[in-house]
Amino acid sequence: MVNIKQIATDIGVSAATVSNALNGNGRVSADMIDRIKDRAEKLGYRPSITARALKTGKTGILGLVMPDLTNPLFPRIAQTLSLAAEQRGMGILIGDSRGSADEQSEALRRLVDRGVDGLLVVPQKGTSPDPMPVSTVIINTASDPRNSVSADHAGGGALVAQHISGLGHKSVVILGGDPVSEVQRDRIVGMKDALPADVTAQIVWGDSGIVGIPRRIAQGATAIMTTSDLLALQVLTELTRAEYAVPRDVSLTGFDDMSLASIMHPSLTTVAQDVEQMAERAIDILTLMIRDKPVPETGETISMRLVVRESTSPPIN
Amino acid sequence: MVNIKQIATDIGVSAATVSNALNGNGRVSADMIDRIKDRAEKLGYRPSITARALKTGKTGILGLVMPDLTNPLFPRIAQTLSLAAEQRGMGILIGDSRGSADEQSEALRRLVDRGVDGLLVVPQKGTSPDPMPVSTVIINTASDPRNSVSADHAGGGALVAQHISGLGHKSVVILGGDPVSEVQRDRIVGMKDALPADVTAQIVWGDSGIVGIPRRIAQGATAIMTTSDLLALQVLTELTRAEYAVPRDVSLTGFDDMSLASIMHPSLTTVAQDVEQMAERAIDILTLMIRDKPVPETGETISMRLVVRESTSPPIN
DNA sequence: TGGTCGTGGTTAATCGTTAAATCAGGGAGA
DNA sequence: TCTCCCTGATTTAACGATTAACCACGACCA
Repeated sequence: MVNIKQIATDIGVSAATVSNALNGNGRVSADMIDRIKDRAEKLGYRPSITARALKTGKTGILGLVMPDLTNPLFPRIAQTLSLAAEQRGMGILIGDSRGSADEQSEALRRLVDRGVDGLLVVPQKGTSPDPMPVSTVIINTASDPRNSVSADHAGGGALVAQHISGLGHKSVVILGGDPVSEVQRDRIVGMKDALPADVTAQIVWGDSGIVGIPRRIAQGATAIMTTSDLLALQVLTELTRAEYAVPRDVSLTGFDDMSLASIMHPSLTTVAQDVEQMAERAIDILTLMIRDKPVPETGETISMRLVVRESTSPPIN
Repeated sequence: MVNIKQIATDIGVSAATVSNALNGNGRVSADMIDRIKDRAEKLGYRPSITARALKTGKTGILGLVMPDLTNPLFPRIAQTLSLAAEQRGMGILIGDSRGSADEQSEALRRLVDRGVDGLLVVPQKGTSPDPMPVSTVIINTASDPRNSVSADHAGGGALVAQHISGLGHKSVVILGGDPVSEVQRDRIVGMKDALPADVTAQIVWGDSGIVGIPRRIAQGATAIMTTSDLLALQVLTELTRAEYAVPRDVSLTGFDDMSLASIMHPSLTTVAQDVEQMAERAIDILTLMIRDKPVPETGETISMRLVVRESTSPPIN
């Protein structure tokens, strides 16, 4: 490996001058800068990030902790985050909080031990990670407004509710997967609040909610809004079994715009998160914090986007 | 941050002794080791990984490059890999080759610049990453037998074919998504070769293959084997539309055991990769390489596992 | 008694880079 | 001519750990 010293002796100057020339610090004559950069190029010099990190105390690495990488949303976050980080010359070290809040703390601690400059955390459902000695940005929980970037789940709920009521539906079922999830509660609140007064809504949860759906349709419900595409898929099979057709007999919506939403039949009207924007903002805020620049007082919320497909239509009656 | 020197002066001993005591090197008396460890514990000492890395040349970080993090299989690999790495005291820095082979090389170079001790690469379809100056393990392409860990796609195909023929099916359709994918070709070859001579098989590809399926059933096919769960889902909706019931009229199988496989109705008989084992083996081999230990000559193939669910049954006739 | 050996440490160098402090030398102003 | 300042570079000291080489001291054996 070629180091700064080789370039220095090669050209006949001190190592400090080479460092200054390469980083634009100190006072180096323009033509010396050229000569040094040329030589560095020729030798294929790559600075030792490790040595730099030791000296400066900054590793240029961000830690990313996610609750469960198998959730299809997270890879997209990770991907965008990694691109955004690369563009800023940073790397991303991953950690997995794998279920428990304890493991989440463990993962965070490990990353801190490795000297990350900052942390990006998608917290475990219902937990708020304990404060760490480095800058931290929380992603995707609506709860804590500070240092957080979140999709506007309630707003997304409102979008889909307006779509459904705009189509003329008067009796709808809202289906959530797990009331523990704050995200899902936010989505449901958004749906509920955006429905006009003349629309009746029933909120149901989980598996029992799913199996009860055909009955509620028999009782007059014409649309089902769910908090996730996977739930919608389950509902769809339940409806098919009960011989209800979508969207003819009943409209159905999902959430998240997972890949299956466009593949299933009928394709699913759903709500997409602008994951790219979220990731960008998260990294932006984090880099600001790392540099001790002022950050926006309140957390950022990124608006969601309604994706209308085949599974929704006006009610028949 | 408390460093080794503080512990040293605290106890009244040299920094070297502290280092030796903590790492079990050199000659330190048993009770001195105790005192030093105690003190380190009390002070909450965490060694600077950066400093250690500079001195030893080993960062304890592995680079992971994947073609497209949105593929639902990869997060599972990443997750398991990250766990396996953690258990060995290593971290995982991610890179995304995002479509092109050029970006793949870029990502690899960046990781090498950051001083990773080794690389784990899930190569872009059809590319083989150019050699890097650190140990590298290739994951999940069947092509290159050296330094690679791969699922036994052909074996998985055989499993599902044996299952189907064992149920008594005599005329089957094999559906692939994209003939470019070596993985899918391997799976299909496995299926075909494992079918007894008295079973007739038709191989079809892509969307045109899907829409043609009802016709082939009318002509007598009683089972459909696909190379991915997503394909199976598309086939299922196509069958439902044509008023064929699964598994009553026709058996259906997927591949990969994605989350939707157990959620869809009927739940899908499919083939699961033992991702955990793949990740473990990949890391094992990589750590061997890093330590200059001998590694198995030939690449490892990890056997797949048949997951029988509701979508398959004996044919009616 | 002198040489050898084992034990339990210490010293000092080193990894590659950065940054503060210092220095040489020429030009300008008084 | 003396002083002051500016430019362009050099010295030197870190950052925190590891490690090879060295050293003091007592015990043991011949």
